[in-house]
Amino acid sequence: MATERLTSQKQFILDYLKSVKTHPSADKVYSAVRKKLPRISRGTVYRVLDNFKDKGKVQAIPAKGVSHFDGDTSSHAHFICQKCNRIYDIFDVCSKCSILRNKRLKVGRINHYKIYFYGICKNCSKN
Amino acid sequence: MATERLTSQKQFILDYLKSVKTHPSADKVYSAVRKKLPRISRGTVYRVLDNFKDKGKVQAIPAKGVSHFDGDTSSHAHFICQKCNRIYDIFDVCSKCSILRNKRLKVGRINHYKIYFYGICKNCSKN
DNA sequence: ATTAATGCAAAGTTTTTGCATCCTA
DNA sequence: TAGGATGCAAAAACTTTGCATTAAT
Repeated sequence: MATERLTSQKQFILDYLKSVKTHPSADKVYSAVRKKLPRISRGTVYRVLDNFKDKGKVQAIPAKGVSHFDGDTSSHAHFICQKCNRIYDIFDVCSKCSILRNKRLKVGRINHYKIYFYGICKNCSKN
Repeated sequence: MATERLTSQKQFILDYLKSVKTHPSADKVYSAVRKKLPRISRGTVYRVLDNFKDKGKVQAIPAKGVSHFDGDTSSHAHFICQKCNRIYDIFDVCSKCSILRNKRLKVGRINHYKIYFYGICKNCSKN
């Protein structure tokens, strides 16, 4: 039987994702974790992130050909800036939405959902 | 001045995307359009899709390293069946949601949004 | 006739994978 | 010490780009 094992690589990756609010890409995770674990490989980072995603420990945010990762799995949405590609957390979403409350649609029942808003963030609008 | 020219490549790609409800990847678009235009190249497909996206003629759906394209640019949601992977369009979403009505958030103004529901569709539930 | 757009191929990015080795349980 | 996980490197998958040529206006 395949019993999962706890490794320092997994711990450092999860700790890093939980400590950060920047929604880093896999490569960013690799660079960051490498400071503590210099011998870690990209392959491991990708494998571990995929594993976490399947387990629901992190969520993946697909953006412009690159996946970004969020250690916060609480239900919240994301605002993706179309100029700087920065990803912002949006927490107060659709509290009144009957669909999200009832998790029911004509085509089937909702297990989970993802909401992405796209626009130009205020920081980029200034320029 | 750079005046845009209308080419058969662009016409076939847009016609294809408008005729289809499957949200194909760039490569799928390439394969499909190639049946009518055997000499079209992937480079052209990517360039044209990018051009359409910038112009708002199509919308891109970023998904795990691959962009998918939708010829329907109206803001609508998708229900993705976790069993058969079919994608259903959901049009009547969050009519009461003040965020979607006002398209305003603290971090910026919403140009458009993407909502993905994940679950098992009724067709698959039967089996 | 201009020059935007294409086809081609090569290069750039991001992600996956095979396999020997390492290390957790 | 068994076998799950890693490191490494090579390959795969996806996308972009430079340049000569084609074709829309």
